[in-house]
Formats: sequence, C-alpha cells, structure tokens
Amino acid sequence: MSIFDLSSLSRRERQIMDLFFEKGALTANQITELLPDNPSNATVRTLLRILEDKGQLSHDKKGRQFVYFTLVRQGEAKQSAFKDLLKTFFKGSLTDAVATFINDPDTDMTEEELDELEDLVKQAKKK
Amino acid sequence: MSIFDLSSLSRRERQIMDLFFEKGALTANQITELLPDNPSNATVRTLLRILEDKGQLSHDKKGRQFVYFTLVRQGEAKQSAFKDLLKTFFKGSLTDAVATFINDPDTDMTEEELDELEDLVKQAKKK
DNA sequence: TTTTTATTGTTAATTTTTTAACACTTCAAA
DNA sequence: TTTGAAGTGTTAAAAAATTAACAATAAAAA
Repeated sequence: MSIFDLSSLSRRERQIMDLFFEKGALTANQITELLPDNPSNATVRTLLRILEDKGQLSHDKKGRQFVYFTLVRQGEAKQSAFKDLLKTFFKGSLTDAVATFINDPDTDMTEEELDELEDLVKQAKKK
Repeated sequence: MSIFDLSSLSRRERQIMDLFFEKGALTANQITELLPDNPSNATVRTLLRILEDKGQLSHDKKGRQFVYFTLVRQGEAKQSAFKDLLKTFFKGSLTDAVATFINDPDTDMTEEELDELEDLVKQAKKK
C-alpha cells in the first residue's frame, strides 16, 4: 500500500487524515473537537499512535503536548487525491469536473477567480 | 448522516461505492474482481446487502443475477465529492486545484481539452 | 423432466476498529 | 519542594466490519 492510498485506511483513520490535510499540524485535543460523534481524547490518541505506526503521521513535542503532522508531502497528497477523484467521478476529465462545479447554482466564484483561472489555462496552452 | 456523506462509510463500503461512481451498475461478481485484496464473492454480497439496507444501493434482477446501482444521484454525488475535496485539500479554491493539476508534470492535457476549459470559464464570466 | 450450474440467502466465526479505564509523566503554580 | 492540572502510555473490553461456510433457489442444459 502506498502512503498516498487513503482507500485502505479505516473510517476513523481517514477522517483524521482528512483533518490533517485540511488544517495542517494538530494536537490530540484539537482533533477530538473536530471529529464527528465526539470521540474521547483517549480514543483519538490511540488512533494517532496507529497512524504513526503506519507511517502516515509523526509528531513533535511542544511543551507537554504532542503536535502531530502528516509525513505525506502535501503537494503529492493533493495531486494524488485530485487524480483519484477525477477518475472516480469524472472519467479522469478535468474539464468535466470544472464544468460540473461551475454550473452548480450553489457555486459562486468571484470575477477575480475566474480571471485567474482563465490565465492559468492560457499559460498551459503556451506549452 | 446524509446519503452523500461518504466519510461515515466503512473502508470496504467506501471502496465499493467508489466503484459504482466510476463504473455505474455492477453485479457482485464484477465487484469481486474489481476490489483490491481479492475478497470472496460471498463477502461482497454481504456488503452489497448492507449498503442496500443503508439506502445507498438498490438492485434489479436480470436473469438470475442482481444488478446493483447507486441511489445517490450521480450529479449530486459528483458535486458533493468535488466540493469536499476542494475543502480538504485546496482551501475550497477551484483555482488552486486546477493550478496544481495543470502544473503536475505527469498531467498532459490535449489542446482540445484546454480550449474547452477556456470556453467554459469565458461562459461563466458572462453571468 | 431431471440434472447441473450459477447465482443468492443466512448465519456465525474471525478480525479489525473503536472505545475508554486507569496508570504514568511532566510541567507549572502554590 | 509539593501538589495539581494537563497531558501521554498501556491495555483490554466492546462494537463494528469483514469474512466465508453452507443452504436454498432458480435458470439453463441435458
């Protein structure tokens, strides 16, 4: 199993890894608050040790607290997760995904974002 | 729990739902072949019945086979999954996600795709 | 028909995940 | 110092997920 393969993690492990990807470094107490269904602090610490054993996380000591962080490089995790999503839901097509998102009535992007996006595509076309 | 909330499914349940999103309707035998770690056919059927109980799947009978399919509307599942991914990995920003993908050296998009993408953005700007 | 084969149904054992109780440690305040 | 508060370590029970054995059924072939 690759370190990027989130699909082989258990439900709770995955929920926790998602928090790290979203928030960066976290303590056991922070995770306890962020997880659904109010697990106990001890429960979360067990999970953190398991994820550390699996090589997904590590921690630094700061005062008396452990501050955990992913060992997966953020950039690679992002790319891997994004590609997996495109494959699962959009036949691998970025264009399909963007179309779905932009055409969702709930989505409202600012003019600036759209400009930025257009520039991005133009840059890509130059190569 | 919403029917779109994949994060509350178990590991196997989630792997199976991902297959349905990617492939559409499937029989137990097909799923058995597609899943990692070679589960037995009986195992897969149990999971399918569980997912049916949870309201995620249903099935039609075709000859002697059951053909299963998601009850989640594909369009809504896509949007929900995509938004979740943006939130987890890209601070909710479509532009960030597209930039990461396009700038990945492994990615190579055709000229046509890029054109399509550019048009899409231009259309969106008109509104 | 009858038999064979490919499927599904049921159930229970096994394994993994999830949980938290209780012990231990460490820092900081009194 | 001593004591208390806030954290971590260990372990084992409980719950959930995963697995597959065996029975039943139904379609197809003989």
